[in-house]
Parts: sequence; structure tokens; C-alpha cells
Amino acid sequence: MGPTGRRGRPRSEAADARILDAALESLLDRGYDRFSVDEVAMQAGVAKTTLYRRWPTKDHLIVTVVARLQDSVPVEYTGDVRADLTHYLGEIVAGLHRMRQAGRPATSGDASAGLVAEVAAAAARHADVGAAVQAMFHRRNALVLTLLEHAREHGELHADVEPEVLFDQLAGALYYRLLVTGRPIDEAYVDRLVASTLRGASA
Amino acid sequence: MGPTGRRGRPRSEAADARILDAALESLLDRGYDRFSVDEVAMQAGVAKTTLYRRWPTKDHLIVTVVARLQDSVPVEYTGDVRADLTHYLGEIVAGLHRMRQAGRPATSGDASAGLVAEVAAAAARHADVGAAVQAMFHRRNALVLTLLEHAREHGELHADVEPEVLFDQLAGALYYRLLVTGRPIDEAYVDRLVASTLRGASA
Amino acid sequence: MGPTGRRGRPRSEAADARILDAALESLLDRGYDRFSVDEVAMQAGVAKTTLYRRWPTKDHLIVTVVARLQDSVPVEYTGDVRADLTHYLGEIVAGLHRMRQAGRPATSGDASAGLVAEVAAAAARHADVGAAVQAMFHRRNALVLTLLEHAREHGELHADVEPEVLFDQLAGALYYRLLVTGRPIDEAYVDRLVASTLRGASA
Amino acid sequence: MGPTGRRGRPRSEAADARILDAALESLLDRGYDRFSVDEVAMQAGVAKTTLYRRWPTKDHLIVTVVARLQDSVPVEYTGDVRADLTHYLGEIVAGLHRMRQAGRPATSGDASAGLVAEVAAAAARHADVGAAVQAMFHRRNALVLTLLEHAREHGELHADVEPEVLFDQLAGALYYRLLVTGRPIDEAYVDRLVASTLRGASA
DNA sequence: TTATAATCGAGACGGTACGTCGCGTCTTACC
DNA sequence: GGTAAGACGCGACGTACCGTCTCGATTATAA
Repeated sequence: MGPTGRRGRPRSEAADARILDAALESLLDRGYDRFSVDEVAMQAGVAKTTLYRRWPTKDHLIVTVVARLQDSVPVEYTGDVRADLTHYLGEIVAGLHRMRQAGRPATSGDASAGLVAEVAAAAARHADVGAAVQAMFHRRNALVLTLLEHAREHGELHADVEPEVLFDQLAGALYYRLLVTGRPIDEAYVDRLVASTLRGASA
Repeated sequence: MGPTGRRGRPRSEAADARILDAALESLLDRGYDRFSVDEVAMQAGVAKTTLYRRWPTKDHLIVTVVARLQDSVPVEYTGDVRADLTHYLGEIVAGLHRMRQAGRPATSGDASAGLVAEVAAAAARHADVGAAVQAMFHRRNALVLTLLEHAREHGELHADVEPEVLFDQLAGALYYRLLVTGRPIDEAYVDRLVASTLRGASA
Repeated sequence: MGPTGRRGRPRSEAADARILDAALESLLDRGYDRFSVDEVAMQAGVAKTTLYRRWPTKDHLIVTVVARLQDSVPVEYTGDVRADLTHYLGEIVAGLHRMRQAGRPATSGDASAGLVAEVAAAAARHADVGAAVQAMFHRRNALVLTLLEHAREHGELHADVEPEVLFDQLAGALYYRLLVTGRPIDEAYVDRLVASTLRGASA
Repeated sequence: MGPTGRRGRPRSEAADARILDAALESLLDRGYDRFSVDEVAMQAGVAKTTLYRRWPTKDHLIVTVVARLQDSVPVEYTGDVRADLTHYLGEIVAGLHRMRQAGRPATSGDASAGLVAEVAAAAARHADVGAAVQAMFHRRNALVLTLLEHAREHGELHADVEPEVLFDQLAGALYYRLLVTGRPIDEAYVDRLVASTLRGASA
């Protein structure tokens, strides 16, 4: 047994919680750019040092907050590929909706686009943030990719279907709409998207 | 011809050019975040006033610069849907590659991701930038969408194929990889992507 | 004739004045340590950058302020060495008194001691501040030294009197009391000091 | 004797020593401003708690350290006023020299000036430090003042010489040079200073 | 030819946030 | 109770960059 006894005063978990709460609130009603670390610390009743000891950068903090927003409840898959994919994409869309109205006062366009883009930018700015973001998505999508692989092996999808590519098409379409074309992403779109993608993939 | 209606000293076109050049250079070797308007103005030998008279915001300037990078040579389409799609996606990828090495020194991941994300963020920040970006993409993609529509009408694609959705799948997959998963985007991938997408769409 | 025309927006002299006023006030009623650049800028209605453009450091600013406090009205010398010295030392003491009550609330001891010590410390921290302080004292004392030299040449002081050493004894005693022993410095002391110093120097 | 009245673990004297050593070293090669309590504690291999239990303030610690540097070997006085004064001033100067090169890398000026000024400032900041410093100087100078008084009583100095004022002139000149004019303080200067001061004082 | 007016280079300005530093206190577990 | 470790609150620092402004100096059209 190595020396288990942690030395020194332990980090306050309460502080973590208060910071994340304050950050989330600040993020949602001020948006990424007007979000201020100083303000979050104040709102959380915490010294800035306490915050920076945990997240070395505004970017790091925000990514953590957004990741929480995106975390979806784990799901039981039914085995019906179409239904499961539709359901999963629906959850992604729901996660995006959770960051609606971040900052901008009811202007046209989807406010979550800004946040998603900023997170992607943050990921590019800091290697470690990038790694964390990729890991998060990887973890999130692992189950669906397994599902697709399984379906392929059991003949529900053509043998030459590549799960990763297939999933790129699905998730990619959502993000493309959100970030680039700005066109709406609703249930109907998800259905059409899944239909279009599975048209040739289903056995 | 009578009076032009313009009085006063005309704007220097040379200034426009010098600013854009300096901005491009600065953008490529410093990246978006360390890009500074002051520095660009200095490098261009131009007063900040002169710059801000043309682009009201750092974001506006950068979007202009990036748009230039992305402009591709217009193309004659052959009518072969698979080939034309593959070719067009290739051009998109080439455009992205043109922003490689922006700022970050040979870290893992694609430097262009940062720029793309920042532009998306800028689009979300300013309504007019957003409109411009969407218009740019719309213009760029119009021909391909027309091509797809034409192919559908001529029976090369199934009647129930929706060109817009199909294209979302293709372009989306590219951006998803670039911004989210960080996985490589090469010729081989484009081929597999087009194959996967067209598998069920071709008549 | 070189190009006299200054380029760019000239510095606001009003800003200088407002900053120095605010700094003086802040210094006197908060003292050196609780003096805050942020607060001064706010009180002066000036951006912090505007302040830092003029004084690169809190120390630089404070030294300027203190120097102003010490500036004495130029004096006509009578030629009576004892009287002139006494008068000049009195002015030095008056300058020190002007920084009384800086910060500390009526505790024992002379508050100006703190300020003088801090200025000396600042002079040691920054070479340029040191140079400025030395220059200030040199300028201030130049006249008296000339006076002493003149008196020596005209036989009012012994031929082997060294004005600089003599003045060190006088001014030094004042600062020594202020900074080290903390004993009071009043008119009577100045008289005794001058008497003691001139006892052997007068012809 | 019964119980000491002390319970629990006794304070480690080794800790005192290690702290003072580390503090001295840190002070000499980093100077007052870049001197940090955290660093000293780390260098001494001691918890900050341990340090603060002994010295309630950075200032208190530093004053202790500097006091050690200044402590001079007690001296037998010969009765020759000029020689004894010269010798004693020489010891003061030696004490000052012992704080040379504190922090600043071979810039012009005397590094010890910074330390002396900082100690004076600390004395002004904390009443107890001030008292301690004054007591220290009082103790140090007591013998010399007695010597002067004795000399006056025995007719070696004029009857109206005030020992305290005389000593202010001597010590003051040294500190004035050190802190204000920055001019060098060497053996020759001490000789000239003593000569100038005693010129009129000797019977 | 001389107003008039917009542009240009230069650089100061107000504003806002950043991330860092150091002090002195507090909270652990261990001795 | 002392000690090592280290988190914490507090407060200020000096920096960076944005987008606006104020200068004096140009450079065009219009009267």
C-alpha cells in the first residue's frame, strides 16, 4: 500500500460546484464573449485563485461547463438501428438546444451555434482542451458506433458499411447546419437525415 | 459626365490590398487569437482609422480574409455525379488545407480547425457576418445542389433523394471531422464518404 | 529646422493633472501600501492605460507625487550663512511635514517617515527612479552648496571646509532622525543642529 | 518546580535556524521585493504555518534578518574620541556593506540602500517593528553616546556640545549618502566626515 | 482658385478582462 | 500542541487588445 494519506488541505468540492453553477448561469445569460472569469468567481463567492487552480483558463472552464450541458443520460439500445440512431441524434439535438439563448437577446439564428463554435475554437487554441473535447465525443459516441458495428455483423447493414463514416454523415450534417448554413434542425429533419443515410446502408 | 457626387479624398485601394495582405500573413503565422488589429495596421503601414473605416470589426476583417482563402476556381461539371461530388469535396478540403499551420507550431490536430471555428463564432457574434458567411456558402454550393437536383430529375438519383440533405451529409462529415473528432481528412476519406453517401442514393 | 509637427493625438494635460491630484489625495489618506493604481485611475476618471502610459509603475507615479510635495519655493539668499542654512533646513522640514498623516490614523510616530522610506526603497528598486530622485535632490541642494562654497571663498567659512560634507551632516541628521531614531524634528532642533555644525566651520 | 505550563510538542529550534538562513540567502540574492515568504518556507523545508508562528509578518522576519547582519562586535573604546568615532562609523559602514548586492545585478548605486529603506518603511508600517528598530539602534549607539558625554565632561569636547546632535550629524550623513545622494561611502569619506564634525567640537 | 470635405498616418484614450503574484489564514493528517 | 502540505480569500498588479477619438497633413471635387 503506498501512502494514501493526501497531504494538505483538500480542495473544496463545494467550491467546484459553486463555480460551475455560477459559470453556467453566466454563460447562458451573457454568452461566451461577455462571460467574465472575475464575475463568475464573485458570483460563486470564491477567490479567483481558487478558480484558476482548477481551470487554468477561461476556455478550460467554459468547456467543462458546456460538456456538462451535453452529457446525456445513458440509453438502452433496442437493436432497431433506425430507431436507435434517430433517438441518439435527438439527444444530441436536445443537448444543443440546452445552450439556446446563450447571451444574445432573441436575435435570429441559434445562439447555441455561437457556443459550439467557441468551444471548437477553444479546442483548437489549447491542445489539452482539444484532447478533452475529442475524448468526450469519443466516449459519447462509442456506444452508437458499437451498435452500428454489431448491426453490420448481423446483416442488418451492408457488409461494406463503415460505421465511422456513416456516423460522420449523421452527426456532421447536424453540426454543419448549426454552424454553417444556419438552417433549422428539428425532428422532421432528423428523420429525413436518418432516412437518407440508411437508404443504401440497410440490407 | 457631371459631378460624381463624391467629394473629398477617395479611399486608397492600395491600402485595402496592403491590409488584406498583412492580415492574411498575420493570420497564418500567428493564428486567430494572437492576431491583433494593431499589428496588422502597423505591418500594412496603415492607420487603424483607415482599417476600421473598411471593416468595422476584427471579425469582419478576418472573415473577409478567410473568404478569400476559400474561394475556389469555378468548375465545369461533367454530369457524372460521383466524380463531380468527389471533385467538389476535394476543393473544399483544399480550401481548408490552405489555412494550415495558422499559428500553432506543429501540434497535433489541424490548425485550420481553429480558423474555421473562429469564423463560425464570428458569424454567431455579428448578424451581418453570419449573413455574409451563409451567403458565401450558399453561393459556393448552389451549383452542386443544382447538379444533384438535375441528376434526381434525370433518374440518376432516386426520386426521393433530397439534394440538400444529401449535401449536408457530405460537407457535414468533413467539418465534423475537422472540428470535432480531429481525424484526418484525405482523398481516401473523401472517396469512402462519397461512396457511403451515394450507396443508396444512386438509382 | 527639424519636423516640429508632433504626430498623433497629443497627450491630455488635463489627464496628467487629474491623475496627480487623485494620486496625491489617495496617497495622503490611504498611505503608500493601501494606495492602489486602479483606484487612482478611477478617481481621476481615466483609463488605467492612460496612467501607465505616463508612469510605468506605481513607484514611478508615487515618486512624482512626492516630488511635487517637496518642491519648495526658490529663495533669495541673504549671504548670512547661518540664517540661510537655517531657513533652507526649515523648508526641508516643512516639505516633510506636508506628507504627515499619510495613511496611518494618528498612531505614534511621523507618518511622513513611511513615505520617505518608501520613496527611497522605490529609488533602489528602479534605476530610473533612483536617478530621478538623485537629480531632484541635486537640483534642490545646488544653490545651498554654491552658497557654502561662496562663503568659504570669502572667508566666512574655514578654508578646509568641504561644503558637500557639511551639508551631508545637516540634511543627514534630519533624515536620520526621521527614519531611524524617530525623535522629533522641530525648529529648536534645527537651530541646535546648525549651531553644532557651524561651531567649527565658521571663521 | 512543577509543570512548566507548556504542553504539547515544543517548537523546533532547528526550524528557526533554517528559516533565518533561507531568508538571509533569499534576501541577499533576490532583494526585498522579489523576496517571498512562500519561497523562503520552501527553501527552509518548513511549512508556512511554522514560519508565521514565529514572525507574524514578512516585515518582521526581514527585520530580524537584517538586524543580524548589522550586529557588530562590541568594542573596547580607547578614550581617543576621534579614533573611537572613526572606528565605530567604520563598523556601521561595514554592516551596510554586508547587505551589498542584495538582489539587483551590479547596477549603479548601492544595493544595501534598498534594504535599509525597506526596513525603515517596515518600521513605519508596524508600530512594533518600529519600536524594535529604534531599540536596536539605541542599544547600538548607547556606548558611543556615553563616550561622547564622558569626553564632554572631561573637557575633550566643548561644554556646549550635545552628544546626540553630534552623532546625528555623523550617522545621518552616512545614511543620507546611502539613501539619497547615492554618493560613495568609503574610509576616506568617514575620515573627512569625522574631521568636519569634530572641527569645532574639540576643545 | 479657393473652399470644402473625406481620407490618411500617428498615436492617445476609455473600457474591459485577463492571468499572475504574494500575503497571511485555514484545514487537513501526522507526530 | 507543533508540523508539513497545500488550499483559500483577498487584493492589486501590469498587460493586452478592442474600437473610438483627436491631431495635423493630404488630396480630391466643387464653387
